[in-house]
Amino acid sequence: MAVRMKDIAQDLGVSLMTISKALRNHPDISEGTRKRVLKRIEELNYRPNLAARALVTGKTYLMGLVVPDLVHPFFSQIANAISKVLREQRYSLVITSSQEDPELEQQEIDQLLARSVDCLFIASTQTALEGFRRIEDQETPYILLDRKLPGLAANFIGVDDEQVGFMATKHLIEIGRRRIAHIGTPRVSPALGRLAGYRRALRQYGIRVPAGYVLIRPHGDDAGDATGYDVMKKLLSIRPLPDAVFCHNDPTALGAMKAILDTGLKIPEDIAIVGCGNVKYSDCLRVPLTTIDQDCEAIGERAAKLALKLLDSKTLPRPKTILLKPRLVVRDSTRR
Amino acid sequence: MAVRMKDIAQDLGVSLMTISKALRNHPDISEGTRKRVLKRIEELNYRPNLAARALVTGKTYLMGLVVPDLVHPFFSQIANAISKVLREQRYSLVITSSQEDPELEQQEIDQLLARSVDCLFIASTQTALEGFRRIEDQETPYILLDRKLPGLAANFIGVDDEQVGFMATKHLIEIGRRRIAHIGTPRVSPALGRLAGYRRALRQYGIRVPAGYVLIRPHGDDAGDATGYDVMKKLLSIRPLPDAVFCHNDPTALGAMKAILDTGLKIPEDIAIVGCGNVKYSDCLRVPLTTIDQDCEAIGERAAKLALKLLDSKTLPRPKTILLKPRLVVRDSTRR
DNA sequence: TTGAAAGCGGTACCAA
DNA sequence: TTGGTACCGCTTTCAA
Repeated sequence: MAVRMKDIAQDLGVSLMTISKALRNHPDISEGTRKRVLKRIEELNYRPNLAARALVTGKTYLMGLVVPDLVHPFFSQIANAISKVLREQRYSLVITSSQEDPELEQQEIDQLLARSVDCLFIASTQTALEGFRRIEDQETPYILLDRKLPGLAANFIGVDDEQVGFMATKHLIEIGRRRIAHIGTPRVSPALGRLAGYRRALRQYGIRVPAGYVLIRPHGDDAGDATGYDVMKKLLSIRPLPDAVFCHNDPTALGAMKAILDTGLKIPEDIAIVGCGNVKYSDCLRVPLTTIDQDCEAIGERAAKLALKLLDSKTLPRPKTILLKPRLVVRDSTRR
Repeated sequence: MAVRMKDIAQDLGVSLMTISKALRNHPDISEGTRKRVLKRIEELNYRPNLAARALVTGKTYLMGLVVPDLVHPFFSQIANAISKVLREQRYSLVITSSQEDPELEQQEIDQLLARSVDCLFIASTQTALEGFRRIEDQETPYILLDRKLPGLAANFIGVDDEQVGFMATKHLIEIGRRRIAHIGTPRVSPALGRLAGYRRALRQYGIRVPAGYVLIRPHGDDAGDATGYDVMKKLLSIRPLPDAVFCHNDPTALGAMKAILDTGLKIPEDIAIVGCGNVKYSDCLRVPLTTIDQDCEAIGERAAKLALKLLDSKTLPRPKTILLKPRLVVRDSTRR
């Protein structure tokens, strides 16, 4: 079935080594032979078996990406951006989704390690560090995306989430809102950072809100819109009603908006909304959504480039943190 | 660094073979030895090197998925569904995007073949058959998703697109529209099928529309919303203005809706819109979008199951076509 | 029930 | 410039 180096060697009456060297542009092969070999390779549509090559070189030209939810455009955009950069260097990317389940995530990581990927990208839903130790044991470089873990010195690419929360809340204050609520989610660092930023903005402007104004929706992103909807419903039963809600991400904001509109209230007249992520299509929504752009394209691109750099240097350099600048995108959901 | 079978064998003072067999539950190993081996494997967190295993068994436990646009929820939902099924059988999935570029697609396929994936899933942007012959040469099973190629006898999973087009157009007729336009895209089978269905519905109801009512937006899905917008703008300059537009997919419909609203016209009062795909979040849009659901979850799931079945049977069974039932989802964009 | 040898398809290293 | 040999980590086959 598949053509092997041996076949070509026999076919051409040279040794297997000649083929191997010609293929990789080894310097010590004559121009004539190389041409002849390459021509035959082309004709027979030969492709070296990467598994065999990996076995001896230790490089698989395979990287792994683990995201909490592949359908969330934030992550699929990151995946896409990473892919684009890696493709140019002939790397392939195994993409898996953990469905926001730490245990599943760990399984996937183990599976990828068994495959000896050259590098791992992880938007982790984990809180324990143990799994990462295992990655380090294998000396596989890895890069955390979007979410970081306290106490873990690892490569990280994301935004300054405290800044994100501050920016969003400040914007709401500046358009005159005072009863600003927040919908967050537990555990993951971006949500925690954004909550902290929200708090700082309120404090800085001397605004106090009822304790019930901070709600934490269950779990992670996987069903952000559905749980965002439910939590917003709860928020709508509180008096005084908030006049603004800052949501920790766009899908949650989407669900919240739906809940508000369902009740017959108006956005932004009655309640203004800010999301996070500037997910694709968020300007096509029922009410176009004001959001904090995290430039996910850039996150993916920078991550991929960092990965390639890590593989270049023989010794593992010490972990690098890249923080991208968040950017406020104002749309109708906060427009007067 | 990584623990190998040899290490465990030495550690336990048995032969490498004992480990290998214990690991795979080979019958001829004593219960005691097996237990002892498995325990140590657990402790050392040993994972067999899949590349090495692949080299000898010829099975990589790796499959490949090529889609035109990973950020398009239609495809990321399919990817997710495939992943879920495969994960249970310990397969990994390499996911790549062709960006609607046939040449890039071919490169990606070649790369995946070099990796000797066990099976390929392709939502192809190709029109030539040559690339598929190459897959067949390697005897790698493959499954076409969503888009099929005329003249290629291959496994296919998707919907009956002619039916989709018919259904959508019939719905517009039934709500009283007569000046029904269509925005399609060239080359790919779903778009062609839907156009045919559109034509049949008009014919069946004795409706004639100006030739200019059928517009083909450039290229594929990658920027459906942007090109949908542009093409709709053109459509809006035609007189008499259409009172309905059937778009070949949701992103295109999104762009078209934006163009209509920008002009100050109302949806559905002035122009009703139907899309295709029932992409996630399409009920949260400016005007919730009537669409034809293709059940992409099911496409992915069926595809993955078929793949596993193909790998089970020793001889390549003859190509199978699975057509899922399309389903009309009525929302505000066609509501009176 | 256990183990030794051969080999999967390549590459590294060294000899001719 | 070319080619032989060992070996990457594992499985298959067969002998002990």
